[in-house]
Amino acid sequence: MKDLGDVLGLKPGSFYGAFESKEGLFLLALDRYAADGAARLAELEVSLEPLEVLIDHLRQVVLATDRPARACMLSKTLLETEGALKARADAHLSEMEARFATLFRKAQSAADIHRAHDPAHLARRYQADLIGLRAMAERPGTDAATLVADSVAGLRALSEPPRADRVAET
Amino acid sequence: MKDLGDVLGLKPGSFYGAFESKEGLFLLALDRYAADGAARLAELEVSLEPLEVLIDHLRQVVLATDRPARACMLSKTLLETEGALKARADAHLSEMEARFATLFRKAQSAADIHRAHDPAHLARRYQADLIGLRAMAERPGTDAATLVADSVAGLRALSEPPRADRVAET
DNA sequence: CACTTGATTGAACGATCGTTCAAGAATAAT
DNA sequence: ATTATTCTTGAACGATCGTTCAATCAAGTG
Repeated sequence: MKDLGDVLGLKPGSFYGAFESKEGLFLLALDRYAADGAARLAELEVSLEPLEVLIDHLRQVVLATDRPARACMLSKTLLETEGALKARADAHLSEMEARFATLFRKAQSAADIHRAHDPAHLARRYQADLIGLRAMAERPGTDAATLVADSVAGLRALSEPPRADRVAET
Repeated sequence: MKDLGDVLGLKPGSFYGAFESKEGLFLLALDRYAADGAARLAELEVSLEPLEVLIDHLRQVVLATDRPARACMLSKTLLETEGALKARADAHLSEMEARFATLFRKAQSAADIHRAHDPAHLARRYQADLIGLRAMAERPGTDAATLVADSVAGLRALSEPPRADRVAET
């Protein structure tokens, strides 16, 4: 609270005048964070093919040296809060997932990804991957670049049809 | 602190007699958590093939209904702490990763996984996947089962050599 | 049985938490 | 110039944080 007040140049009274509560401010920050993420994705879309957007986004988000945090604010909020905050984080993640799905669909249209894959599934996996990678990138001494390269290879491999696996369910 | 004291039946003095500090207790809990995880993995190893151990572990850990938490204590600690706690979480994750690598190596010997894959890479990816999936499983209304099924399919696909991708680096 | 040792107790510490509020200062409308 | 309105201020709230400590109690030892 002290730090927030200092950094915002607001004494308690003003703080509560400007924001309803600490949680209120957090919610605003979370929304902004999500909007920024979406904006970055949109920016990539103007100049890159859909599949390349997904690949570059992955790289950007995990390897960015300019950005402060490796791990994702949305996933951290999801894991560490309850109630309104958690729900909002979840909503933003869903929104992102939808964007990813659209990109996967477009990549299919462009024949960069084989039609036999399910865009919704791909989007979910992509997001889970992203969260996992970003968490791993928080580890000291992690070679994030290699991890990302492997993931990217996985994305590129989607140009071929899914392998017919013996899907023996247990 | 109040809750800890209540649940342990310890007044402040006794608490600090038994544990050096709150962080000390947390460290103990973290070690226990890691040991339990390793024990569960070892238990699977007595009756299953290496690849099946990895698959079952994935299922167990993401889908378990008996266990309280979906997300992993190690990754949460990694993301939300600094210093000694973070370092310890990292160490435990490394240890787990090593176990996974061994299993992947064994699966290669058993010809369940193609020799062309790098066990160290596979272990890293597997762990990142695990963390990502467990985070996703925290989301309300998530179909964790489908997510897991997709991951399992990915593991089974490793019986074939890695796809020769145009690894065009940017 | 006196006696050292170890554990348990409960009060208290200063710090911070998130928040409220009455009083004052600045700004705009009349 | 005066009033109405909004903003800012700083003190204070009760709660909890993580921790310390002197005092009390129990157990085992000689």
